[in-house]
Amino acid sequence: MSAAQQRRPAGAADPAVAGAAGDTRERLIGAASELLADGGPDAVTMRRVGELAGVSRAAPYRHFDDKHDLLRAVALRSLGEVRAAVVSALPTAQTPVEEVPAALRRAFSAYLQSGVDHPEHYRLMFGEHLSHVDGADVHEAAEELLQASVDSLGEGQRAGVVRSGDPRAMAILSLSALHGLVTLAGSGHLARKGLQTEEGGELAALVADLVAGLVRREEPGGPPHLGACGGSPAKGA
Amino acid sequence: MSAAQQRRPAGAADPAVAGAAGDTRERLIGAASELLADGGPDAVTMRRVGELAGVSRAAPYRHFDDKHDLLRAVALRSLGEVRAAVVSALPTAQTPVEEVPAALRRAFSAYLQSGVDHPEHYRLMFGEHLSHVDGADVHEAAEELLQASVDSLGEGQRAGVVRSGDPRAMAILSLSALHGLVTLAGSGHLARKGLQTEEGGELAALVADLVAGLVRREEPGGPPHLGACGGSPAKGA
DNA sequence: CGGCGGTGTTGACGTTGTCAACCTCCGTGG
DNA sequence: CCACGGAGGTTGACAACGTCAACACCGCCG
Repeated sequence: MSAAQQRRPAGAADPAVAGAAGDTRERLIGAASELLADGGPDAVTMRRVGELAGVSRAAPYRHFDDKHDLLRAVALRSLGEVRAAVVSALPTAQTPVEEVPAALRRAFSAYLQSGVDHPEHYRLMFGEHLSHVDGADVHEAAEELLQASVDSLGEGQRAGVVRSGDPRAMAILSLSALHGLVTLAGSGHLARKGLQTEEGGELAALVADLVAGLVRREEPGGPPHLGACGGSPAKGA
Repeated sequence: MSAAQQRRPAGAADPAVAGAAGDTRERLIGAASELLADGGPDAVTMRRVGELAGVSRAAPYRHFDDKHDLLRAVALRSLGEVRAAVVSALPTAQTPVEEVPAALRRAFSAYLQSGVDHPEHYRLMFGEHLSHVDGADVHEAAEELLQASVDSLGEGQRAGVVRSGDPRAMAILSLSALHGLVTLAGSGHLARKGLQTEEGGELAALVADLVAGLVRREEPGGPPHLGACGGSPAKGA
């Protein structure tokens, strides 16, 4: 484990004001996050992070082992946000059956949206850092996101809305496809014109295809599968 | 002065000799590629690249604008290799109908294998650089890979082996899923134990699922779809 | 009171990307 | 034949970076 892996200054709360107390660590993460967002990874330098957080250049080393350690913390926070967004949209056991597909579409779109909106953070989460830094906690957070999807698909199966099959394999393939779409979209490969994930975008159509491949066919005729894009390939829906 | 004096006597590579003529640029790419392979992105420094290529530290700037430019060249070469491997395995119009699914599996596995075998190069191709550097030629090469898949799926449809649907959407979703699998596998999320893509591995099973979702159901009963993992789910994991 | 650990600061070192200036060929036009 | 110019190679130099070491403050516990 890292040496600078402390949870919090422990007790002591704060001498006077509660707001601006010993939140230097959080401010450092925020500063790094901000620098990353507008300027890319090269713009994240320890000196600038310290400056933006209102401390000096070596102060971050009181809270993080390392630059990688700081970036890992940023990734962890971002991953938590993504997970929250996705999990809150995923269908649960309480979701009415007829709304399950829409909920899945919303959850998948939330994932996609977060990747498209914050490409640098997304790359940080699923790019180099997962392999170069051990990042056990980041792994764990990602695993939780996957597990939530597995659970949700399992519920969908129990409700008869999601087609049969190993839910873990289905979740892995679905999230893999979403990850690929984020990457493609973020690298400009996909539809350089209208790649908005809103209703009608090309990405939305692909997400709909994806969900259609998971949902049990209900209408007779042609059950849509992976890539069986029947509706609107590139036009407005 | 000592080490740099080495400087290739130049007699060894006379202009008359064909093999080693002006290949400094290629050697630089190779050196960068090698450094990237064992040592990660941080190990790729202009100085080391020059040293490994037998030139001095500023020599690369005679051939590349920039460090990013050099890495872009590395990415382009790697992408070419991946594309060649995948394209050579993809089914064509000449492929016998009954071998199309196996060919698709081979092609997808080749993609997956290249990503798993050369994770750093893979990240270089589809990671940060596509967005930070303009990299029009890298985009183009990736687009060619996608287009080859689209064409192949189109052929498969014409032969009646691949299910109907927009082949481009199918190719995008398939490659996206593969990309996600490579990322998951490369970041250690997936099956840290046996993730070999060989026959029987978990990745192979997922690839088979993926192809099964593309191929037209031929046997009555349960046509497999995306995630309908019928073979060997993650039982050991 | 003393000291101690957490937090912050500056100074310094080695490394990096990159530019400027110089050299050294080699082919070409006079 | 020689001047010459450009392509390719070299070292020197510089600012910026990550990071360590040493020092300063401040609240706590003995």
